[in-house]
Amino acid sequence: MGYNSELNNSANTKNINSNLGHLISMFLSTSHNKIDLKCRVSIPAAYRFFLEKSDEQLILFKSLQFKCIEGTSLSRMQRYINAIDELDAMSDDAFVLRMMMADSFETKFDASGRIVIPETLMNFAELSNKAVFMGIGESFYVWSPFEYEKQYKKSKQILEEKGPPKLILNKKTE
Amino acid sequence: MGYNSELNNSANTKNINSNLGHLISMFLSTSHNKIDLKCRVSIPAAYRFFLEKSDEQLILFKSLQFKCIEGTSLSRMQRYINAIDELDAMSDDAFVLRMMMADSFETKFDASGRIVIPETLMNFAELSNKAVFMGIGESFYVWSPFEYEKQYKKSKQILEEKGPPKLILNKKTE
DNA sequence: TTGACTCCCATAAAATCCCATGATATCCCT
DNA sequence: AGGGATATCATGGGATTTTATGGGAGTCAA
Repeated sequence: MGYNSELNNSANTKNINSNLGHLISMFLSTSHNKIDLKCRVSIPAAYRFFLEKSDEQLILFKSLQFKCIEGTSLSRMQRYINAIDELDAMSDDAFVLRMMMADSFETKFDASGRIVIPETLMNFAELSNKAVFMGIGESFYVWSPFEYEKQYKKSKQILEEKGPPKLILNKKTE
Repeated sequence: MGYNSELNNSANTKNINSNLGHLISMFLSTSHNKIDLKCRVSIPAAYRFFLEKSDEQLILFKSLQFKCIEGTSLSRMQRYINAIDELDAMSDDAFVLRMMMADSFETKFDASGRIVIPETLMNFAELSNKAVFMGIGESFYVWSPFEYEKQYKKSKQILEEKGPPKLILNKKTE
């Protein structure tokens, strides 16, 4: 499938010993980073450590639901792909999903933890000079500030109207 | 005696031998601590021991119900993340839960048991220089003194008007 | 040679580590 | 049970490290 997989184990070993290294266990929290003229952005340090700790490559692809980039580990991406294979191969769903997945990129960090955002994805998410990284557990979104605001307001509105999800109120979820 | 297991080489081994260690098994009781100019607060020692004893990371996030920060263990947060995958990705619940992850922070204690409260959370809970920690079992709240007073009075009032709540204790707590 | 990409070095601001202290609380011995 | 010795907690502040970012030199392909 579409991601250009020259596996780069090279990454940067530089920061592995950082104090963050031992604690980050998923993609969490939000940060607003700058995209420079070369389309470079710093990946939030916490995200990098999560990936490095689990010895994973970072994959970027077009979100299937929103106007944003989604980032996740290679192994989780693999699960997406498997899920598509479960679908009826001739279905419209499968077709659309394949087209989206075809624009996936395996990225690699430079020495200071930045990646270059591929032009396709810059356009898709309508990014220019700011990126909002939003960790949602097993993956993260990259939004334009505008689009992020929109989503944030929407979630606040849902929360007000409908209250917290039921499972939050049930302390025991399993 | 303290459970001074060597299995905790992390963070602060310093306090591991505390006399509190053997008794704390959840987040309980209330304490008023100072937030300094660097946004540091001491996490009540009892809470720390609960986390260290169960070898857990501390997660802070915006409460979905109140104007306060909620703190809990990483594994408890992990349950919510898993829940997201179970939900319809487009559902309102999933939407709100993802936003909750985005507003979560994995924190770490310094050598004397303090954490830094992220700016986002300071603002959300309207904290300045005092924090009220309120343990509620599997998690705890961090309030501004003002907000805490408000909630405290409210609960007293409800108690007076409606009498004590009828609690049905569930035998199976697994 | 030009343009696109990568690697390398530089830096301000922010986060974190490290050491210090007063006030409590706990221990221990008589 | 008293009371000094000791340990711990919550706190302050300076020193150090890391993060995020900017920009230039080297590389490769067309």
